[in-house]
Amino acid sequence: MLSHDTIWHAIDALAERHQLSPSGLARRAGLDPTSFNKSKRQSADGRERWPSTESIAKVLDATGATIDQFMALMRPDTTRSDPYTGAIPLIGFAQAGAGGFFDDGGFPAGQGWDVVDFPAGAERRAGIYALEIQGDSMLPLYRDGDVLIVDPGAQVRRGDRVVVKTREGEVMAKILMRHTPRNIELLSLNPEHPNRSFEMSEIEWIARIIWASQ
Amino acid sequence: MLSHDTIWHAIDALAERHQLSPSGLARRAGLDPTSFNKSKRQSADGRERWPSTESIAKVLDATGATIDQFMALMRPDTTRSDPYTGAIPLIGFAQAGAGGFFDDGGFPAGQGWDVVDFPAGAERRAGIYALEIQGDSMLPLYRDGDVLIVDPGAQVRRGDRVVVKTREGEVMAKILMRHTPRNIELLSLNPEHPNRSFEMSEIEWIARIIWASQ
DNA sequence: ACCAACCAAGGACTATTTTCCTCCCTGTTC
DNA sequence: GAACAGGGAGGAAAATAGTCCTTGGTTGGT
Repeated sequence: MLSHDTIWHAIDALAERHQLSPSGLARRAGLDPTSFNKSKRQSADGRERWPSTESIAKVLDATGATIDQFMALMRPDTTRSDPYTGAIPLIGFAQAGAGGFFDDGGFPAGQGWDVVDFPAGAERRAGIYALEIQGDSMLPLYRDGDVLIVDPGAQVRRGDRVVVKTREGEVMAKILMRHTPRNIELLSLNPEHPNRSFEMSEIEWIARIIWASQ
Repeated sequence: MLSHDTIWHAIDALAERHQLSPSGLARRAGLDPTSFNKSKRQSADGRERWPSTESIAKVLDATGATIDQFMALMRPDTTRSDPYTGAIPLIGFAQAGAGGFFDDGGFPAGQGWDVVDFPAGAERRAGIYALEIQGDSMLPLYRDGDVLIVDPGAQVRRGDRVVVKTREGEVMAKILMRHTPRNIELLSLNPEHPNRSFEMSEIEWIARIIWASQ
């Protein structure tokens, strides 16, 4: 993964991304402009020459790139999340077992990947917020420290996981079983806890859980 | 981000993760055991000494770690308990019941909210991808159509929900129960399915599930 | 107690990388 | 056309990292 080829390729790609030549990138990083010359990548006897870690740090600093962006440039294929746009490759669980979708390290590779826009899809919705689970009352689904992303503006439907707040001030995460104009039935996530049923007049609000950290 | 401190810290952390001393790590990588000595991190006149890129590549190769894993060791800590910083308001489940945190419609309002950086926490990591659940074999945790956000570069620890691919091509989502250098034990999400145990040699890769749509 | 193995530190030396220099080529400006 | 700036190549010098060596401390086995 971290090889002579990939690291030099990443340096070239980083320069290109910032509309610089390799020598221009070196100069901007405070290095000698010839640092990335071809003769500096391979010595006369064919031995591989590697850039120093310090030079890489200077280059990242000069371009404002993060290490992850730099590393992403080392793997030039398109089947990985793009730190610049936030797009994420998507595949079905059943397909994942077949060969050709992953490289040796378990990273997505090859053809057949769809794309989802995971972060933007969430952050664009106004009003969403996060709830941190405290305690073990919602095991096994939600554990202490898990974070739920909640959308109070979303439509709730049967089967959705929801957060409900009653007028009495009780807040709970449940599965919505029935939802009529007059009352709702909530299924507990933890089978040891009883299911609940409320008149709609007792309910202050219902919000749908859209993501949960794992 | 990529600094003298962090890179040496990452090397120490990598050694510790593989139950090696810094010198043991160097030896296993085919380097001189003293390569990571203190006197090699700072010269006599106080100037910083950096490990070469080639040494880092050798160390990664020797431990089987990916670059992403190595980079994760440079960060303070990207685990669940980490206080995220960013764009989405966050509150604890226990606090949510008290008054003053929500407006009439259930939208966050008022004081006392923390903040999480939900999209950035995910999108910054190169290599993450999404898996769509098909079928009901992982109920009650994951339902047909749910989307899992998976990070193949994350460190996996006991209790994490993980996706595992075997060399035979089987892909499964499980809970990691034991993880030794030689084998792993996986707990099924669906109690009707048996738990599984594998030699590490049978495993192609393990990736951590970081988010799940609900 | 003794030995062996491992770890860590640091000095001297060797190997590798960066810098400095020169040269050549290209495109732009005057 | 001449002057200039930028890019790239490559050789020699300077700077920096790795190796080899020694010393001392700790641990485990006999």
